[in-house]
Amino acid sequence: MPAQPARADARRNRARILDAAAEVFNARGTEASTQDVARAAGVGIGTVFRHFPTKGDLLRAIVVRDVEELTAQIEALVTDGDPATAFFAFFTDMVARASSMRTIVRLLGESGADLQADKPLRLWRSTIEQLLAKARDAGAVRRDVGAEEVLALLLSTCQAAVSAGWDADLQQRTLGIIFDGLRIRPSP
Amino acid sequence: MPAQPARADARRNRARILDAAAEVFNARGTEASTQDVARAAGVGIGTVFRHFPTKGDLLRAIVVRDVEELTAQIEALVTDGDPATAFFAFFTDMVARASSMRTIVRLLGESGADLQADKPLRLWRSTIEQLLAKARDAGAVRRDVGAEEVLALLLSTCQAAVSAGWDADLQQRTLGIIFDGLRIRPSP
DNA sequence: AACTATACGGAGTCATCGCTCCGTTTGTCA
DNA sequence: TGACAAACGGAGCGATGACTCCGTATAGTT
Repeated sequence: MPAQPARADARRNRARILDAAAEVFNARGTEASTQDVARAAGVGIGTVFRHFPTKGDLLRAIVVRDVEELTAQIEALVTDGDPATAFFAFFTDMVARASSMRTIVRLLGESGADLQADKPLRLWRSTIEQLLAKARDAGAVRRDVGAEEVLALLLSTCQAAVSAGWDADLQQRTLGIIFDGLRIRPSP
Repeated sequence: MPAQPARADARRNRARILDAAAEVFNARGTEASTQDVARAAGVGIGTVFRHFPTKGDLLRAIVVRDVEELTAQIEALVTDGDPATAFFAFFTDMVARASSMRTIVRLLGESGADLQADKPLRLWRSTIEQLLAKARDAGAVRRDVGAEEVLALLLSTCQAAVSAGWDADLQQRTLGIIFDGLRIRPSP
């Protein structure tokens, strides 16, 4: 498994294809044709399939790249953010950005149990778990709320926000309700 | 617009096609072919397309039928149910049944603003609003929660429960959080 | 029973899509 | 600068799916 492809044009085209594919699939959904991706990348179809032998490989490569970027941002919140608010800030940000990450949201939603399948996804999940743990320790989130429920709520909200096109206002009101449910309830 | 098609076999086949289509699309998603629907209904392809000129017409017919059935059930809750619990019972039931209504969940999720488009959908929505109003009046739901947020939460939960295959336990825990967010919060 | 409008069945059409194959071009290195 | 492995491009293949067309069957009528 070579670290880099030998030739410079191959390396450049691979990056171009990834960028173009992310853009095209985001704009028109994962049903957009590989032909369209090739056109957007300014390469021939054959080139796309040499770099990514199947359409699924291309999709997966996009997900991996985006998830790795997300994980890095969450890690920054874990170490730098205010424990009491970082978790909610992360949740809100994910939903707001969901519409520019349609591919990933859709694929994560569909694959279901595959959250454990790939290393980048496991890392993403465990980073979220750390953020959740800090929020619990800071008294911002109920102790009986687990990562599974949080991920379920997060994915469902992102999915719906994308597919139904929620505006910022609706996002905020919906998240407000969920956040109230997550917070520690003052004893009656 | 004739009330009924003239011939008995036509009427019978129309019903068979609707039933078969609901079953097939539910089992294999809306991408299942019209050919498969025809086979399941025991009719030829031509017959399917005579009754429903496009696949979209067939899908829409299923949605209308299912939504009308749902509306009737919600109406029963509005008139008969305990105002304090009927709303939550309805919400829980919808999510639990979502996986046997994949077609409708998917189409509602995608069409977004079309919630106002068809008469059956408008009726469905307004019936839910009545249920919500009763729950608010009974002190079971916060006054500042509107129908839009409720529908957003309901659809997102149904969508995710279907696409990610939530088990009954996860459904319950997730709904528990949302319900806590919807309830009136005891003053601290 | 004979007749006809209506409905049926399914082979066939057209378009799209994922993917392959191979002749041509190009980056790299001696 | 010449040579060649590596990469490129895109015509073409095979599969699939929505939808059409028309010869055949049948419900309902007289």
